[in-house]
Amino acid sequence: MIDKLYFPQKIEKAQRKFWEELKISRTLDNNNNPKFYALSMFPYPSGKLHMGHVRNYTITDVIARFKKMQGYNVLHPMGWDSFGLPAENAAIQKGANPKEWTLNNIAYMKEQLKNLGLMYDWEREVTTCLPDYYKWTQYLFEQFYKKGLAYKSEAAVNWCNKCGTVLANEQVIEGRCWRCDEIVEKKYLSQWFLKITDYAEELLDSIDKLDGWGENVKLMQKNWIGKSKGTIVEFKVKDKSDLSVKVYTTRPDTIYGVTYVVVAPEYKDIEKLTTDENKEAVENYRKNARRLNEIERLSTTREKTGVKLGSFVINPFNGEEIPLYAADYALVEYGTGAVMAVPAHDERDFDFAKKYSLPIKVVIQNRDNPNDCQLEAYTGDGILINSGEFNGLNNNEAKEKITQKAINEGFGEAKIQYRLRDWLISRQRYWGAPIPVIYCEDCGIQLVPEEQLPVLLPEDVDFSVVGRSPITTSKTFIDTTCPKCGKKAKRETDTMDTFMCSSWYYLRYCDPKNDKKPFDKELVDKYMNVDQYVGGIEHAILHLLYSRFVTKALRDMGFLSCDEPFKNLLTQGMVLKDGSKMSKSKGNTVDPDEIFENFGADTARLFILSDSPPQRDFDWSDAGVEGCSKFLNRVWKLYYQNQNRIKLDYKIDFNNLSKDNDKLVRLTNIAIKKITSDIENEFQFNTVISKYREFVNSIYDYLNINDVDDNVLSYALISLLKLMAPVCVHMTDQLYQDLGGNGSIHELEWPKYDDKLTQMNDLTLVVMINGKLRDKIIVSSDANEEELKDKAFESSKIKEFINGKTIVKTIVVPKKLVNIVIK
RNA sequence: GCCCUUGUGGCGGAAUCGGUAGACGCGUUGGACUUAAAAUCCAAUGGGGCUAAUUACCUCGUACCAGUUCAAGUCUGGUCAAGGGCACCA
Repeated sequence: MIDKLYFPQKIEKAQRKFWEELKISRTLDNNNNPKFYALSMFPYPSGKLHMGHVRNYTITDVIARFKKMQGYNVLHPMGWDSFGLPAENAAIQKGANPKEWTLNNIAYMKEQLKNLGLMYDWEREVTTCLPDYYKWTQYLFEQFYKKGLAYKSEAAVNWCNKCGTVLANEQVIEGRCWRCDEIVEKKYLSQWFLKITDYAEELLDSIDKLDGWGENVKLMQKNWIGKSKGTIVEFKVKDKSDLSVKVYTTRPDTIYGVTYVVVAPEYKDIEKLTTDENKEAVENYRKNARRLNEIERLSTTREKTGVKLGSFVINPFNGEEIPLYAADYALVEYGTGAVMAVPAHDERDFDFAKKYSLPIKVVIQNRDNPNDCQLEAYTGDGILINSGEFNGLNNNEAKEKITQKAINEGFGEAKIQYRLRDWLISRQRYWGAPIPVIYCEDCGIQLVPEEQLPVLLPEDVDFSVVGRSPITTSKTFIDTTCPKCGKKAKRETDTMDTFMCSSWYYLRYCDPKNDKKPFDKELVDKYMNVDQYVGGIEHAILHLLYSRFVTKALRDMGFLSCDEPFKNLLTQGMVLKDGSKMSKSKGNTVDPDEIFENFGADTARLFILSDSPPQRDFDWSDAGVEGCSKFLNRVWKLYYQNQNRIKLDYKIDFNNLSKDNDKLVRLTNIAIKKITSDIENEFQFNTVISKYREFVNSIYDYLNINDVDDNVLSYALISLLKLMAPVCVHMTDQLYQDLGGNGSIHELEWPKYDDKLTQMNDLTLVVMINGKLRDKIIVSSDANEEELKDKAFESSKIKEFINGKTIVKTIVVPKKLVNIVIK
């Protein structure tokens, strides 16, 4: 029996209990159906779910359930990205223990996820902050090290004072810390890096193969990797034949226009290149440059500054003597750290030349405005002039010829340069996976032997220390012995960037309990790659690029076989309220718990999918939630009122139906087709839901006819129930069981449609004159072109329009329209 | 500055291939039911015009300007606006 009223709070709990008993969400490794790996980006356990989580996980859950009904062996796991700074900050502010704080949050949020009705296989849960996970993060670090993909190096790194740690390049947004917005400083420190640059080329090239990724994300990754094709040219230093300055340029065609050369203030040979009388000025300039923070230094609006070094270099192409400058618009970490300046054809060089009254030499003819580069640089294409043997060439042609000459004469080479830098993974923080390294005075850097992993986080630490990592306060952690010589040695106190933990979690889900290795190759090869990944656009570079790198590196080490981790990527939009992002500081958040309590999870799921396509931002409205709740009541009523007519084993003779019954059969087939294709193409859940509503309206209309057929009605209602099952997971299962169904609706097969029944018998023919709609006629759907034409001309309205005019031609689009062109 | 994306009613948004613009919903208005309210149900709802009024009909309309086409929200060229990414990367 179906209850008279829809009471979600009661049925949802009961249904979830039922599913747990049935174990419908388990993924068994011995299931040999085609697999489907559906994955949401796992959350940081900050305390409570927010609506962004609800949206993300609902989308993935609907996909997973849909695929399950289609017969796939679906892997849909969940876990916790649980290392990171907020836990440590809570420890400092509230005196909490980071581990306890984190695990409490996980327990609470796990309950919320369950309340949302998500079909996760909790047996596969991973928690990155627990030793049975981070042991393998450390193990993988060691594999990277052994492969030469992890190294320690002194470098200028990004330092956030507020977070008290270094940051990766990817974590610096417009010169500020991605987490706390503090202005990032440059510091010279010895730090651990992963050699992502070794994979720059493959990471770039294989972007084009990611057909299931949005163009915007691919473009962001391409720009971040930043490939440029250029030439290195060696300029000998005048009067110092053993010394030279190599510059990197993408414009070798302008080599004859070089009027000075700039080196970065941190350039390695800068002292040798400085003459005695300029020493003091150069030293001052360098000091000043060091004081500037990233934002000031990288600001394009700031006036360019520089200082003369005093020495000169020789342009190998024409023998000209060229003055050397140091200027902070040259970056030490890109290219060679030195730039040849061509003020006539580069805006930055132009600005600098104007300021220091350096010559501007035009070498590329600007057709629109010949030989004038006095007011601004000309950066376009043109014909070379003042360029010796290369005069008259088109500049693009000249690029190759000039590079070739430099190669032939031994003062240059072609060079591909990437903007991508190596991934800095050291963090001077406590709540992360310790880097499993020991420093021995005699033996140097030693890995912690594999059998001693994990290197556990110490508990005897003082979180109140300022300016250094709390780990350094542990009395038990640091002192150890060298695994090679046995003498006293010290442990590395830095932990790993949490992005290291999250760059391989999707592999662990394939074999989460393995205590011999991070995962079994066969199992990973069975489930990888992820068929559908869903998450926020904010990870377009960070997490997604790191994961791609880690997958490729592990492939090359023989751990797995796939080239790319995520086959299809859906980046869902933000959840807004009143037009702006939900945030505590704005006070416009909506608590998922309240929605579950007041309306039920099915309403929340329905609403969050209903108004916008998943890729777009979604504006939360209370009225919208109520609308969805009303709709579910309307659906419930449909089943309640007709429960005595509904048969699960309906039988229909499709060839022998009255007009109205035939119509409902066709409407059912149309609904199945439309909903199936809208989920499969781009996951357009908003149109899926509008189709639910349309179909429900049609069924209500049908119930007003005289010859309602119980079999036809059952066919429509049972189909609707299955179509709605992936979204309204609790309600549909309750109704299914109340109607006498066995087991769970989620284990049934997705409804099929008959293509012959996906159009109506009669259709509306549109008749146009000169492209303007003039009449609509009901015609039979099997009418041929001639018949359609005849019908169109029979219309009295059309006759009136044609009257007295000449018919130029008539266009007939079968099943759609007739357009008559008249003069 | 460079690159990308998006511009459709009061609002969220629909509209395979170029083929009825505004599906579905929210909101609003009117009505039914009710002592009343809520809930529910029914109807109307892009602008303008014509008509005493209904049915109907005409006309404009998918940011703007041009073009291609029998036919343009959809294709081409240009302009503007909003959002996002990158940014002394030589």
